[in-house]
Amino acid sequence: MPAPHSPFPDSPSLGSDASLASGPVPAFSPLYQQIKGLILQSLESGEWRPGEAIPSEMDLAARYRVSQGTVRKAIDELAADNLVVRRQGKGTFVATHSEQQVQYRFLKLVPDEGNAQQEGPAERTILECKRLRAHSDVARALGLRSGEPVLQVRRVLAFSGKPTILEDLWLPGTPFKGLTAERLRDHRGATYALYETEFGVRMLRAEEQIRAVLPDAEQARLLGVTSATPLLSVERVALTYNDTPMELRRALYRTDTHHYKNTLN
Amino acid sequence: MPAPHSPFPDSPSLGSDASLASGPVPAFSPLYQQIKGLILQSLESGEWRPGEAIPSEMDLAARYRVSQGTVRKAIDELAADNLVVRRQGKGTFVATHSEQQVQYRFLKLVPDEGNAQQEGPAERTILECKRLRAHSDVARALGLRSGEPVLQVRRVLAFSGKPTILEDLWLPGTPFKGLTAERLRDHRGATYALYETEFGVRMLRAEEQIRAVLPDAEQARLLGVTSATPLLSVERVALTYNDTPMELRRALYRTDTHHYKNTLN
DNA sequence: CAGTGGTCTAGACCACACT
DNA sequence: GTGTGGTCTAGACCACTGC
Repeated sequence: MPAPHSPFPDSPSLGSDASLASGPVPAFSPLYQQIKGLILQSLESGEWRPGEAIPSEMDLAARYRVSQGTVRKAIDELAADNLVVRRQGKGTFVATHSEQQVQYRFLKLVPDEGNAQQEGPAERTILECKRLRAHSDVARALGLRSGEPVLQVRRVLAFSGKPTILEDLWLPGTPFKGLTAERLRDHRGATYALYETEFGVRMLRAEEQIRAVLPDAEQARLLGVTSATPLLSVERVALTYNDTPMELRRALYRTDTHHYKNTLN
Repeated sequence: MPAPHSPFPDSPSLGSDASLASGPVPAFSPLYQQIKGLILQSLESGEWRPGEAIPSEMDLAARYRVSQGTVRKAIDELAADNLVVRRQGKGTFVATHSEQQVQYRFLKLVPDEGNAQQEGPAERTILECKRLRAHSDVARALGLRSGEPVLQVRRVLAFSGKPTILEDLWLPGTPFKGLTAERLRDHRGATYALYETEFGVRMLRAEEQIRAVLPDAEQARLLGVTSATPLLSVERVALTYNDTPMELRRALYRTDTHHYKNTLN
């Protein structure tokens, strides 16, 4: 039982860091949370790439000088957050958007009848892909200053030949330097998988705000509906490590053959 | 180490019940899952009422003849499912809708500015409350047969005096016998709390299907908008134990000052 | 077979709430 | 202080995967 609450008894790097001396908060943090933080750092730094296995629980326990049970609890939370995936008998793997199973992890629009599998993949048409300077609302959502360079993409997703989603994407210019309409067009699979493999940006979480709206004339034309057709407006901010926003997405969903499905717990 | 994988070594009531002999599936179920099932049964049977404390981990461990750690893992899952709430130093309590904190656990509509707390509680107006026979669509959603008695309630929720939600509720007639407009009107707090205290029906989970629609003339009038105003159509099925549907709710949300907020993980 | 994650146990100690 | 949940450990064994 060496060093409770500190994986490095000989080193001052960790421990119950209540040295801020700012209030009555003891800032107690359990050991497994500290281990979780260390593993998180390794994930963020790219020590293990998406799809790869991370070291076994025993190895990590040895590395951090804690028991396997403590590492287990840390990994349990990372798995609950969908940052890693456990596979019994094989190991624990860095989660990725490049898998058939979780292809559309963040897309909650499903067909009214049947399921997304039988419907097949969306047919994508990129309409626009241009570099511009962020307006204030886009800048705020992405945590940038107004005028900083951003990439804007407009595209239509169709299911069974029927245009169903019209979306505009805004990406911060710097991390996504080199993204072109061609690369988007040629890429198979989820867009977030492309971000991962080509730009090293892992999307971990997203926040959506949903409203009902009427499309303007151009939006209606692109979706093949009249401007009197009510549509779902879905504004999504996708976040990477440290809840840093890395994509703003404003989409219009047709809901005549599909619906947005949500489960409340 | 008595009786691994069976809390009752002397009784045949539990154990690895692979006696179905239907396929190559061994139907192995870990001990803590079996304990979870037993606790679930006690919750469902009402052995402990909403808001009350369940026995301590040590007591439950003694009752089921397993270690505290196994009970802990079972309760951990129940807490993750929001069936119970853990409070350090006090105990573990049966979750309830009758709490200020989780007052609107299933309502994802939030004001565009500020938060639901400063906005204050919704002002409810019951427009209708009548007994009728289930149409096929309502019957299907509630797991009833067409023609079985159901209760229908129509009401408007207003925030800061502004009508924002128009909803129709359908409830199976038998479990909710005795529900009247008066009881609904007089009740303070969440409607699901009333179901809990007055009818012993605990809502654990819900599934929502969201679309964009235009209201008909009456719906528009009740919400104080024109029939050209797009609205969010939210159809919710609320489920109790064993995923039994106990309420169907069809609501229209105004999204000019509010939005439906969702977090994706 | 060895290696991985998954389960179960027993015991010690910590943090928190109430009395 | 007593009792509760929360953390940490060490060791044993089980279930699954792939060599």
